[in-house]
Amino acid sequence: MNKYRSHTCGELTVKDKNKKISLSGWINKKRDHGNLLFLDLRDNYGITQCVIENSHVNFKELEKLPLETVIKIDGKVLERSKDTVNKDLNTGMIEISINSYEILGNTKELPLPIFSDQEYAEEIRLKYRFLDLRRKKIHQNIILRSKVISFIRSEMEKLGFLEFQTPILTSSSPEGARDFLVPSRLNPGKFYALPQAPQQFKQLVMISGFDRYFQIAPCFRDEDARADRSPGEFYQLDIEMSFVQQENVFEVVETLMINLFKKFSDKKIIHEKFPKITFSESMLKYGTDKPDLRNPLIISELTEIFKRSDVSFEIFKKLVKKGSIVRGIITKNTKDKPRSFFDGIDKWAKEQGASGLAYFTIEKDTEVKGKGPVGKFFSSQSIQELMKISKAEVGDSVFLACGKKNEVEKILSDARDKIGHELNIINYNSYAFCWIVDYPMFEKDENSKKIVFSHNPFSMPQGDIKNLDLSNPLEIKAYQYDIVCNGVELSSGAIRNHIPELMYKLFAIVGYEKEQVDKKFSGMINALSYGAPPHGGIAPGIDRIIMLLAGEKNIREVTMFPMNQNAQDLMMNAPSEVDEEQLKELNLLIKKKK
RNA sequence: GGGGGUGUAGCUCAGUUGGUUAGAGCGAUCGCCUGUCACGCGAUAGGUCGAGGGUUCGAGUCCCUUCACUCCCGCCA
Repeated sequence: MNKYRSHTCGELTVKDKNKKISLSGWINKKRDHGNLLFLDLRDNYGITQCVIENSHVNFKELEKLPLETVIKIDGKVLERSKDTVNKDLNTGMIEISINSYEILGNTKELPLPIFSDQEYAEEIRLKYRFLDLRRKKIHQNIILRSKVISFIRSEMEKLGFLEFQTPILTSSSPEGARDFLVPSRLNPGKFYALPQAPQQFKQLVMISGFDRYFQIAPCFRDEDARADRSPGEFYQLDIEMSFVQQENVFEVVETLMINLFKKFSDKKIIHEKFPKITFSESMLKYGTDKPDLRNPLIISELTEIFKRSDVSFEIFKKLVKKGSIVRGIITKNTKDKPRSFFDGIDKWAKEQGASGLAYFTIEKDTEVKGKGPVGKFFSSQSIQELMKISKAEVGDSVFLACGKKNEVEKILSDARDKIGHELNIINYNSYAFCWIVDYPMFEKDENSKKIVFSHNPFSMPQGDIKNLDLSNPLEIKAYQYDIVCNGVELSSGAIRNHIPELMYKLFAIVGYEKEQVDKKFSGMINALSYGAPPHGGIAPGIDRIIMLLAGEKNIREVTMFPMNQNAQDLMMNAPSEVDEEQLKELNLLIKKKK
């Protein structure tokens, strides 16, 4: 008991009947009957109905108080009569007969209502975030976030990991995203960078002999926002382990994810042992390296069909001759779907900027044949061959895309989502995790035609590392992996390359001299030269995990004080101009806009 | 940097082929109402139709420019 409350607004029950209590909170809602006033008092823990009659000396004052005024109420707990019980409230069996009240905080007229399920413009929500956060749904999301992070900490500790903080003011990294820079006062003209991730530090933690590290790590990247990507800052569950192989990292993450998702969601986890899909298989079957495995549709490679003489689909055949490829999606038992379904998909594909999706349905009377706009171009034998390749059956349909490999992958990947949704064959009430493995170490840059690192230059290549064949660099796979859930990339990770000599060789392939590597990555290379353990890790995105658990599509719904798309904090007015004096101290001059 | 969407009362939105004084619900203010829990009923106030320019007898509506928010592409080792 303190001067403000004896109980919270979520805890009183019939057991407390006739107790004299005090509650403090916000006026959530009033129902004014003229001679009888109901007043719902709200705090973090719940809502309690309070009631006062017009015979009471304070009646007229309470009647006039605006919603969201913060008040303290002294009163008595009354059991509600049976017909006035509210089953939607934990405290719905009781109400408080108001004895006296005290205003603790007045309110101006509200720029947005708190007690409403309406959606509001982001601008007003972000400017008055402290009001927005009072609203039930986002309030619960933020509480969920706290509980998830707390659970992760305790699970990681149980798994033998130690949590360490790494520097926020560090050095600019030469590759990767754009850095946030912080000018140094003591070192004029020089800048710190905020870490894009504690990547190098966590490797240094391993080299320092701490064996298993984790951190709920803030990461800063100065890149443009998306619905699932905050501008500026986000959080990763940063993990690194010594003396491990890829499989050991997977075990830890699978254990954690399954415990976490079971604890915080009732949705079904489809594969408790996460399937491993190679990068190349994923690009073929799903058209992306972040497949949504809740969707059963699969893409088939069908280019060969269009080289046959008994296929007369000339548009595709011509393109194939020029080097295009053809892939298709089979939909099971769609022979009775109306024409509008197929045309709708085709039209949608054209809207996506593709040349559309050709389609036909496989039918059989005396022999197998294609029905639909392009069905007539295929001989019975060619369709049978197509059925063999794609495991299609009579009654199924096929949607075909033709073009450059990356274009076909893109449109069919999107088409999987679209068609799966239209056919209602995606179980949205489930989680489908998978690992994407065997990423290529290198790739050819489309523009420059040069060989570049496809992911992380510090990943360990696969194969015999003492005698690695470097003659076909594009063939080299890395111990580099992603974890994906429901089409959301939660994280990438890798077994790291802890052998400096090997690193020089790999950097040589992308055109870096030893001296350049030494200069650019001096900290890392130097540390790896003094007895580095084999190590590897991963860093699942905390915000995205919470989005999945909360069923939210926008990262701002699980972030307490997010910035808007232009990386501005509308509540705190950041970024802002600073005093001339501050700039002077930092040896900075601002170039005036024309 | 590029493309799409949105912008009308404090909030959420409607407003037809350009045509009288721009509307509704919630909220606010005032009044009535003793069992509501999205209480009910009545009244009142509240508008630079994002901004600027143009076409027109006449623009919330059409055209141009611009700003803000948002979604996407680029970007995110």
